Amino acid sequence: MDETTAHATLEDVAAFAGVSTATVSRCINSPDRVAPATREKITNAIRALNYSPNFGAKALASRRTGIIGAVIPTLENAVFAHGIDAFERALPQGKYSLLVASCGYDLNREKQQIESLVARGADGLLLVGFDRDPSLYAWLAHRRVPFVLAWASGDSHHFAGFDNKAGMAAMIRLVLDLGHRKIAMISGLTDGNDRARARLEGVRQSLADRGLGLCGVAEVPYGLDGGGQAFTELMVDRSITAIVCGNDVLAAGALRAAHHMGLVVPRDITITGFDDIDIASITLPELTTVRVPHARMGQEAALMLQRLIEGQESESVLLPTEIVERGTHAPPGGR
Amino acid sequence: MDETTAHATLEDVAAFAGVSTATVSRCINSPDRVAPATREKITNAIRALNYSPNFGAKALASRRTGIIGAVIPTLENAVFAHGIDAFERALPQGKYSLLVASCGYDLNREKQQIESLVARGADGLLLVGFDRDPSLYAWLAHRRVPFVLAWASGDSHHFAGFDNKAGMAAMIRLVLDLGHRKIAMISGLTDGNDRARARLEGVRQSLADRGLGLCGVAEVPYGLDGGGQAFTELMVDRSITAIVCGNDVLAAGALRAAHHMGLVVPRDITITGFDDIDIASITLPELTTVRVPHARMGQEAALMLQRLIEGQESESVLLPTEIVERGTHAPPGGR
DNA sequence: TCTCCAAATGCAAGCGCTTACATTGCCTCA
DNA sequence: TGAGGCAATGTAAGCGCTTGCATTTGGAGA
Repeated sequence: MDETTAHATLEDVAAFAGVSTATVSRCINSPDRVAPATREKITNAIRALNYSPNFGAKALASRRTGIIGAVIPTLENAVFAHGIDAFERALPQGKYSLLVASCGYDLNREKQQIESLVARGADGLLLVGFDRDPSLYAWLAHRRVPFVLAWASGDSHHFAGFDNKAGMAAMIRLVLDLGHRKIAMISGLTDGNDRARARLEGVRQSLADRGLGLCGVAEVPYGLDGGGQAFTELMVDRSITAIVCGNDVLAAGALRAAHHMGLVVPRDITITGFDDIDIASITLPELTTVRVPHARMGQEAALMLQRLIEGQESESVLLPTEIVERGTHAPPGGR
Repeated sequence: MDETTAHATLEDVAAFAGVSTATVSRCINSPDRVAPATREKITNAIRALNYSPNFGAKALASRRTGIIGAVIPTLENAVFAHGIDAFERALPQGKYSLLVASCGYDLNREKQQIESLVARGADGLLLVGFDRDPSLYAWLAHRRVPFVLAWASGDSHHFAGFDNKAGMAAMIRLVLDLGHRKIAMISGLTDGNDRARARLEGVRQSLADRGLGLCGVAEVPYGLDGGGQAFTELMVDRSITAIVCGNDVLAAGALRAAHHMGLVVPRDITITGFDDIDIASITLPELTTVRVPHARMGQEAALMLQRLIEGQESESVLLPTEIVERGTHAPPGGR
């Protein structure tokens, strides 16, 4: 129990154990390159001196930090919270740690955050979506920082995600099959958000394929209130029989607004979501939505990123989405 | 646009600008100690060489990393996700970054995570609640790692939190005033969780003060299903007229179970939550709950921790909670 | 018994930055 | 005009660890 104020260094341990610092270092980083007896002595010394390695020195000498950075729009949306949670849990405890930054759906801020994480020594990055200035990708390449993109899919870069457009297309199919023709959409802000754009595009194109168009689109910031207000505005057109929403939060807001307006869902109006987060099964009726395997995605992303960091190649992963039919959809005309 | 593979170092910049490395370092870390003309030359050199400081070297030489660590039970509960989000946003961009780890309400894992974050050079820590082995606190003190505890209050250590017990006591008062006497509780697991214990204790004691006891307690893991099952089990005793829940998720689960059982809330049963997260205003009827200023708490914690890291003293912050009366409470006997 | 080899360990040169202290040069003031 | 002071800059000693290469050691094989 030494009461020195300064912490023990590798050198102290080496002296205590009667070996060189190199041996101690080896003992810590690749134990099998050290004879058992020596290992034992060193282990004791480490315990006796209450030694733990200096992070900066280790990072400087080894050129790796074991830190992985993630930049997400916000932790307030359960989608990202769950994904990040799964991502973090999939990182080998002790080997990597997760540096998290949020950017509030702002690409400039995202850029700053990325630079900040890289400056903090991130060995790799987890980013959301593809929308990003090409120069940023170039910079990342130049700095040789491996990264994986999640929550979307594409044909460039490594990603662990899903097809937003196809997911939405499947939902439109369901709604059309139900007989709806007057369909509107509440979308998130599409500027600088390829996921929102892909979802909107999925709706537009599926409709166009059947010779139809959207009866209305509201682009609002994600949030219950945004969804509620958009719903109220769109429903000025009483011929609309179905409203698809860009995510579950928007849909939950719409649902709440529908109740306040005295509409009965799904009798009077069909409302659908996207993501299948917890709240989708708490609303009344429960929300018909598109299920996205967020947790699985987080795990896959973690595995991919580790491989990339360790210099191996890694295939992108495209996860399937699935329609979850619950209580907010029905044929039109119930009114 | 140089294509060297190795990155520019401080020395390269110094050479390019025709000054010493010390001056470049000063120019970066305290610009006003350098003459404007020199500053300009250096700035240009930095840009020209696309320089950015090496993190490990900086950490080693300055003995600070600018990394703050947080260990929370899980990001899956919106309570923590929002708190952490606010915490992160309150950190001066570029000055500090947030290393996040989750422990799944497991104290052993929490300990490992704390050690891991400290090993990664965290300058300070954000932790949840007070329940923790004294030796861990001793270790933290020995390593001189400042920390602040959140989501709870106490009379030791620095904290930014609120009084879980008092919050629950206020809720019990409301329920009692409504006329309820047969009250049960759905609590989170109290083992190693002082917040859950304080909430339970708040209920027990407020009841005892009126000469009453709890008609039933279910301790379950936080989650919709846990809340639902506990509700079903507790309601075997049909004399119960009110069920207070340890948090909103549990309450939402209970509410859902109540609907499935054909009970009308609040006519047949009063159900209350705690936290006032988003889902509390999505359920039908909306949840009567205890509002906790999670975002504000995150901010305060961030400010406190910065002060502590920078060697200043900082007072703990006790935030008020507030009862939010929505639609899930009513006098008993409606059945 | 002698040679040769592999395993175990030691030596020492960095890694790129910060900072205490030393130096320079210029301006102010008597 | 010279002393004194201060702002700006330079010098160089670390910070604590990793790692390529050199050295030692103990057998195995001849």
